Amino acid sequence: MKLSSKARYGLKAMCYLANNYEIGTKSLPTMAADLDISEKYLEQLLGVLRKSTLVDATRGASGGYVLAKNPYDISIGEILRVLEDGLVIVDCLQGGCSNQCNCSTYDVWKKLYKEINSFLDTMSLGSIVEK
Amino acid sequence: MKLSSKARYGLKAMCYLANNYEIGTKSLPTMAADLDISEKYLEQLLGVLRKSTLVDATRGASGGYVLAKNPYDISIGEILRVLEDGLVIVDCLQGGCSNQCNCSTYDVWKKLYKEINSFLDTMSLGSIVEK
DNA sequence: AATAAAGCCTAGTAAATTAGTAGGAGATTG
DNA sequence: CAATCTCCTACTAATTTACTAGGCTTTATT
Repeated sequence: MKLSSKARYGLKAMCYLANNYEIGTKSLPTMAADLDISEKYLEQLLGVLRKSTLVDATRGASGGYVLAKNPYDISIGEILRVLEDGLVIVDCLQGGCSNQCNCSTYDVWKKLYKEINSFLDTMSLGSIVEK
Repeated sequence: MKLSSKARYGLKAMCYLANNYEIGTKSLPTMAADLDISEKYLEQLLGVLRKSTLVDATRGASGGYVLAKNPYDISIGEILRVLEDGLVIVDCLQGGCSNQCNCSTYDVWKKLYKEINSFLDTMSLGSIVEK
């Protein structure tokens, strides 16, 4: 039940982009330096976030990354589901589980899954970086 | 953010013991066979649960395991914290984090941690196995 | 008292996952 | 056209997880 560093760094990167939303795009080298993450690793995370249309990227010289929408329109749940394999806590929640019927644990995992997701969906990226 | 099989099997074992609470102790070989888990692996999980005083064990021939308290007095949170390393979702929640102050992600993890724990503490083992 | 049936303990190993590296190809700007 | 950037994919190292193994201790039964 530990969060992956993908999720930890990924959310940090999103916070960073939220703080720079008004300013404009930030290049990978800049971000990596500011966040103190290896360029190559951060690049992968941003790639995932871009493919999920949470960030936009512009290529070429003076290119970089920006949030694709207003930080207040992005929920933390959205972000983490992208970075953390859908936030599925046990495989049988998505794959279908043979034990599903004869054990009461399945219901626990299902409820916990729902709880986590709905909780994280109530928080927006905007709200957590303001202050 | 996947649950370990330790937690999955461990909770199953606890449900099993809850169902047999009135009946009495169940031996490891019996449990392992019924739950379809290797004896040796299950033994380790039960060892952990015993050390946390969630189950009682009696040694020697015709010995075995029972819940240490009424299933309604054991919360799922209690059980999972024992099996899942305190349910700490990121290390900095317990170790102290250098980034704690300059990033807003720490608060997210903290709130999520609290949410998960308080949710799981509202469910008792008794309530999930009844019916 | 002997034996068998249990739990206890700890070390070790194999498999899987995660974290991080590397390098080159394609775009864009000045 | 050169510099600066993103994009893509394969690979490797490190860590964690899941599981196995074996010997010791305790207790009930005969």
